[in-house]
Amino acid sequence: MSNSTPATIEDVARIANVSIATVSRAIHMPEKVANSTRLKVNQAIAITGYTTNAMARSLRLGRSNMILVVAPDIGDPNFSNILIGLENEARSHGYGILIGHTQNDAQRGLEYLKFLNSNQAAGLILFTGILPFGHQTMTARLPPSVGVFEPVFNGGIPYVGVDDIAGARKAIDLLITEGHRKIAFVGDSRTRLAYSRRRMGYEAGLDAAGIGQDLRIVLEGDGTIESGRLAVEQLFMRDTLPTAFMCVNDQTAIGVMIGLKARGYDIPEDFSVTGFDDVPQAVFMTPSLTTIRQPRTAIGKHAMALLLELLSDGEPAETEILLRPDLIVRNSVGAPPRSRR
Amino acid sequence: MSNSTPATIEDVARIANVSIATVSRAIHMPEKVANSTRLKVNQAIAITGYTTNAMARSLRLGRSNMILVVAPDIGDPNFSNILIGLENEARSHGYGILIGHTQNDAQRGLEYLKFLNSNQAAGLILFTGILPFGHQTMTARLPPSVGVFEPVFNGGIPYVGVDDIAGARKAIDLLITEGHRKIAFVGDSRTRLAYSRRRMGYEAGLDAAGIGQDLRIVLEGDGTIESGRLAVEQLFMRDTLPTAFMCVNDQTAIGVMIGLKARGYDIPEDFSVTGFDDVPQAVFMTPSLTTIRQPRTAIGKHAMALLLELLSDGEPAETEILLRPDLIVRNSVGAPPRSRR
DNA sequence: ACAGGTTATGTAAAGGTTTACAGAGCATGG
DNA sequence: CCATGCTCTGTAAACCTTTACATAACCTGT
Repeated sequence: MSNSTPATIEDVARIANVSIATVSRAIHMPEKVANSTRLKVNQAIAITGYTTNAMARSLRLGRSNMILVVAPDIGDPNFSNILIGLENEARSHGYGILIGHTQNDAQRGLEYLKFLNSNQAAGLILFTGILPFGHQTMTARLPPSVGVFEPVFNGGIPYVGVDDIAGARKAIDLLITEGHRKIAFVGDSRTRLAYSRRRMGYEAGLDAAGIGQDLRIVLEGDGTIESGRLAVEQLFMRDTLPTAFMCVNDQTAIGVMIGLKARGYDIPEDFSVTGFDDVPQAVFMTPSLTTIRQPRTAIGKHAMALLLELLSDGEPAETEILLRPDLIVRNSVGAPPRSRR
Repeated sequence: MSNSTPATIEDVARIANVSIATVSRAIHMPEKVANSTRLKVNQAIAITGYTTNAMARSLRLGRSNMILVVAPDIGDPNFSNILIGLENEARSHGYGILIGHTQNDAQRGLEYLKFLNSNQAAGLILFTGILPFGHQTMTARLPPSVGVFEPVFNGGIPYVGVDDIAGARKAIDLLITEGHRKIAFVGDSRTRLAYSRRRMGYEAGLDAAGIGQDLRIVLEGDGTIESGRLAVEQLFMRDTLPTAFMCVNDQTAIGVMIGLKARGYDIPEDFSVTGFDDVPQAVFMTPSLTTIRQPRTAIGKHAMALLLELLSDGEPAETEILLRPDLIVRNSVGAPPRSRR
């Protein structure tokens, strides 16, 4: 039954006493083959345990039914739920998913580019703002592709993300409503568009509240926990302190909280902190983190839907989908302390 | 330059004015071809941007240079570092990595089984204790495979993991040394072998210290944060309380800490807590979590090395590799409170 | 000059599919 | 009885490689 070498279409054909063409048709266009023949073929398939060689099929067809998801960092807490959204949507349309991990390494990206060039994937989902394929990028012949989180620089690739500006606005508005005037923004970054958009939301919120430039502090940070902690350290070298920290993402916020606690401050009594993303551990912090939630599963679902559209029509209905992020109020935000109000 | 259809070996051959066989040789056995010819071919490759069609190559060769990593849960905080170990090792031997996510769903597993059956992957790394391929499992023709964390039930598949018993022993010994006598084990499970081994370490440590069965409490749990929290809730319905919680993994420990804090207790003043794994957030808990570290990158490296051995030799040097876990002392363990000692 | 050996290249088959094309069988309608 | 059309099936080419085998050119030593 389970031989050392897998059954081919020819084995099935021999047993069913038909030609290989008929077997192929019985599988992929059953209505084109007589009932009796289809029955024979199915029996032969059952006997041999035949399963069509996807590679040969893709080689012949020039396309596969796998979709490659390329991400720079699998460990990103934002990743796994989006992936589930992607998978469920793909699956219900007969596509499978494979994940490529680049670790932000162009060489690794190249590997996946070869994979794509061999038509081993019908489509591509990109988790980076840049095409991770080094200089080959420009000449690369990519399959239908969709970006997640951020537009892909090379252009022409639709993407789905979250309305970062609106999300940041919700955070800053909450802080202002609580009475904060001097609010630091932690995690400015020129490398990630999403981050600079969040900063735009910060600025817009302060503008709308008539809070002047002199009350604004923007601290560098790359979105890691460590960068949040460092930002706090830096800040305490300065003369004036904010009463609240609006962080570019949850990791940064966690770093900020660690830094503040290390100096003996209480949150939110002494300082308020907000994050962005609502990563799984946000709810388990002490205090639990007030943040902006990304609808991750929905992002995945929409991204894949867009890609599937591309795969059938050739033209996507829209080229940019921004989902609405939600404010999740927990316990890391309070009124500013009377003394420093 | 970048045409709509990718260059084939034939395009290169035409431009270089040689046969396709020569092109193939120039690429894969350069020493077999004259210098001048090799030069011509390389130029032609540069002009066309040719990259060999991995699918056609694998079809012909009956093997690919990709390795499939199948994991039930990509979001597992243990996963990403192991993956990096796997990738680095694979890469340095000319193999690429693809990840399959099963979500513990047999149907999804089947997808990847087809992938394997088509020789699209040369080897398989399995992150589950069970082959995730449903009933087809028995007849499945698998490529060389290696398990991670736990032996694969179907048998015959070598694996690399951590010495769970020894690790658990380190945790329990620490608690005993601190003076704890009544220590609860949280997260008993019959489904995961690693977990039941950790429990064996717990029992062995208590035995060695001469602490009787009457002082032992074992609480069910599936390794999630929620299960840890629930275990605490259950426990407080009982008559006697432990002074320490030894948890089957960090997630459970986090849940226990949340449960204890919710009831107003201080850690480690009122209760001590240990985890297992040393997931990234362990260090960021308040108090930071004392736990057992899994050498994740090393696990990945060893697993891949084992697989590569299998791919070349056919026979692995060893069939089971258990790495030594380390005790990481942080702040969640202290002496039991005098009143309840 | 030639047998024998070495080196470099080409020819063609094979790997497992899909599908255009052609052919066979049969029924229908005149 | 024949032309027509329909349904079902088979033949063979194509997808892009790799490689066994054959061939050709050259060199070596006699």
